[in-house]
Amino acid sequence: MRKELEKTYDPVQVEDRIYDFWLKGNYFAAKADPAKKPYTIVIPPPNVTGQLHMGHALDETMQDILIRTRRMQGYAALWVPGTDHAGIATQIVVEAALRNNEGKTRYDLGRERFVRRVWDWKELYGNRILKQLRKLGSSCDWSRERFTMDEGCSEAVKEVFVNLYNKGLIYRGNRIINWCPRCTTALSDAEVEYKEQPGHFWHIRYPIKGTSKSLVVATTRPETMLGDTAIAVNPNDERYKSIVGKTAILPLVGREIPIIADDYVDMDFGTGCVKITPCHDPNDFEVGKRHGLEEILIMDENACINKNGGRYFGLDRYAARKQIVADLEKEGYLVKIEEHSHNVGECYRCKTTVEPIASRQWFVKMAPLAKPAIEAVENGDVKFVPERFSKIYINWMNNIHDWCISRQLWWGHRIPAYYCDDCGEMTVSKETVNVCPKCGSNHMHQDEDVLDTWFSSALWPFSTLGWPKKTADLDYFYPTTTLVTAYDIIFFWVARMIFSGLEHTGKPPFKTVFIHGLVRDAQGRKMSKSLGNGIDPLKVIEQYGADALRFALATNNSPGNDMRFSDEKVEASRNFANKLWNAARFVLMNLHGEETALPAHLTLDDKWILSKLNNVVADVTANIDKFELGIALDKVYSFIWDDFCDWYIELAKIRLFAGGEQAEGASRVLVYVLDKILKLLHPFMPFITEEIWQSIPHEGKALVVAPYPEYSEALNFAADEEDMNLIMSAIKEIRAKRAAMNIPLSKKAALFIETDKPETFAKGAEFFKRLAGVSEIEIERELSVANALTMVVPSAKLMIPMNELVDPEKERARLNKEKAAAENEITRCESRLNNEGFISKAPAKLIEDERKKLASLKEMLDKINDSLAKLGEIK
RNA sequence: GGGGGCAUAGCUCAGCUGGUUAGAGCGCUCGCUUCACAUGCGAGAGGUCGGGGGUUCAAGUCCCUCUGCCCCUACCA
Repeated sequence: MRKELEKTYDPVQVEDRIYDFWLKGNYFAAKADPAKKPYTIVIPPPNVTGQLHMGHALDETMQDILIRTRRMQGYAALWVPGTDHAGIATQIVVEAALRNNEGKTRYDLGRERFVRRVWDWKELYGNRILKQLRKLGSSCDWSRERFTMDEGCSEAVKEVFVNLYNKGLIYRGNRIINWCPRCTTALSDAEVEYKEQPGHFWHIRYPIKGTSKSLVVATTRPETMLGDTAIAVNPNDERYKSIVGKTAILPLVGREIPIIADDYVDMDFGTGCVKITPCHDPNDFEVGKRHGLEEILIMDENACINKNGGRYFGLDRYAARKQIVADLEKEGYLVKIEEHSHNVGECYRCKTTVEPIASRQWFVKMAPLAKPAIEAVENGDVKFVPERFSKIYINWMNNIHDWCISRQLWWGHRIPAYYCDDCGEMTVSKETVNVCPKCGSNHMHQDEDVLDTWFSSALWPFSTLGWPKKTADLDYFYPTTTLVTAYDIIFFWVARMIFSGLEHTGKPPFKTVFIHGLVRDAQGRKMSKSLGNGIDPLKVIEQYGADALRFALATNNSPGNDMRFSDEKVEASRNFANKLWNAARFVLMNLHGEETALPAHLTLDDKWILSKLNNVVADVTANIDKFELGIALDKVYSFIWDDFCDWYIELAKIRLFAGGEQAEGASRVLVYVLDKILKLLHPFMPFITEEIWQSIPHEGKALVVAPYPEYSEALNFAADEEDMNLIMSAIKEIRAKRAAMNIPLSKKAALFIETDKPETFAKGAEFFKRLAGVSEIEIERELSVANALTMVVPSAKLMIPMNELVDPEKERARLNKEKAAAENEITRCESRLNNEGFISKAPAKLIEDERKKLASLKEMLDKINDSLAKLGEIK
């Protein structure tokens, strides 16, 4: 017994139940199957601290559309889920909880206990976001859920670290890095966001020793002068040639510092003199190395002045700045202050201004890794969609610096380097080192630092499949097929996966990178916590359903471009779901048996809808192959709403209500087409399609694993489509005419059709009656009807004797307007066909179409003229 | 300083390798309680595809240029 469907679709009643049904059927599980082709996506692992936001919703929707399509197409479609330990982000969250709940810092607990706390926290909340993904309908293989700090991923991290170290591609060195004083850790270049900020240019006078002269330097960070160890000028600067080699006296400090010449200095900028602070500026650091300058670090890990700062010791960097400026002024060294806007770097996690500081850190040597990673994209092994992102990627890779990978955090992969307390030897090893291989001492300690979070996510496509072990999964599913992500994460993640995959597995980690844009609010602003303009996907799902949310995200969205999100958009999507629901209700209400195959006899409207469907299948498949998901969905949408619901169902009613064999035939075609519709739409709107599909006659256990439709030449009825189009445009014309003249369809009237294709129109006789308010119909090659409303359409003249409703003058005006339009088109057509260039160079098909069009137009013009003449007679 | 994007109907946006009369959703107007659906049905109004130039038989689509927004990237103190 079939269950009756409700009048309005209620996603809340359906979605969780359907998701459970999928889980129970184990339909998302993928296994290596030699009989199938693999299709693999690894999820961009959301932070364990994360809450599902619209960006995730878009990203997961895109992935799910792809994976569901391929699964139905018979691929071994694997979508690997998981989360990222998100070093800084997670540590911040747990530290905040610790502070708020217990008033403690991580130092109060100590490293070991703190890390255990984070694990506890992860166990408690870490799966929240993955549960939220289920609400969206994500068809991940949950049996393969991974975590960047689980055992396997951690093994991979150690393996990679040791390999790179042994190849000399990881080194430890003292260099200028970006330091976040709030997180008290080093950051990579990618983790710093630059913002244009108003600031000042302080011009400071440095006396030259043994003279009464002085030099003026300009700086945006006066506090760094405490660490100055030279003044530099350009060697070609005539102004300063005489003083190069002399000594300057550092104001406030009194230190004697050399005046040096270096090409780095731009003569035309500022005063042409630059203070050199090797420990607090990357350029100065290089200058310092070139000239063997003293390196004086003046800040501690909290960006407070350290003991090298003399009387400023202990002051925070900004307090120190204020004090130093005041002192400079007091002592007469401050020449002037200028307004100056400049780029200030911020920590991408906590937005604190970062400090460039010389520090001993671990780095990945990038040049040798970048080269093959660039080539892989250049030679097409890895393709970006849209293509323009490959340029952005290559550009970035070409200018990449060594990657600072050590973080002074507690939450993360600890660096596998061990130091001997006795002889100082360092040993890098996958295994814990308890005995110094050099001196045999057992006084060993491991490096305190952890690795950049992105170091482990860079390995995600292969670490999740078992690497470094040679697993069957790795062999089968790797390289993965498609990576789906937003453009803002290309540098952090995509680039690093590419060089890591190439270096460690010898293969690029994926074939295609499918890039989408960001989801913005209705005003086009980025959704953010601080603005409070974020729309919660879970609330949208509660209100409208996950299918509606997915539809709203996928429709009218083109690769790589940002999109706006609004309630209206979801409402429209919800309405579409309801439309489909009701179409299905109708089909069910008129069901004749459980047959799923097409009936032997097909009518004109049957052939028309089947032929259209067939083409939609081909188009949509092609669009999805090209990642044109928005276009694909649009085609499915208009086929369902415009062709199936508005036309085919209405036409089918004729036979359904007539009963008997006719009704059965129509019913079976309805079921057949609906089945295909549900399959085409399923990747986009999985819940409602599965729910409906389970209710209609079907083959197989679940739509989620039902075979995806394919184009079939046997269902190509091009000629019938054309015939149907003639009838449809005639029906539309009559409706338009009636609407314009305020004659409701309920007011029936006779219809006379003069046409040279009487057989064609005869096939649609009943259609006119049903859809155009026609009571009786006569179709002839030659017809003359007095006092009739006349409409000229391709291949036919339609006449409705309704003289009492026709104002001859208005009718004449209308016909004249049509005549002018037709003549206009004819002129265009003719001039085109008379154009020699067009005839000789345009494709034959196009010329042929143009000729047909001209003939048809001329025929219509004749008929219009004829009608005008008749109108004259009547008058 | 480099690189990229966007500009199409009142609003938000599609429009693939150039090819009929440029599309959708929302909004708007008119008419419909028609036996799946008013979260609906039918009919409409609304666009010099940012300006200018070029290539082509043919340009919203390709090239150049200008204008206006937006983003990324970069060590000018």
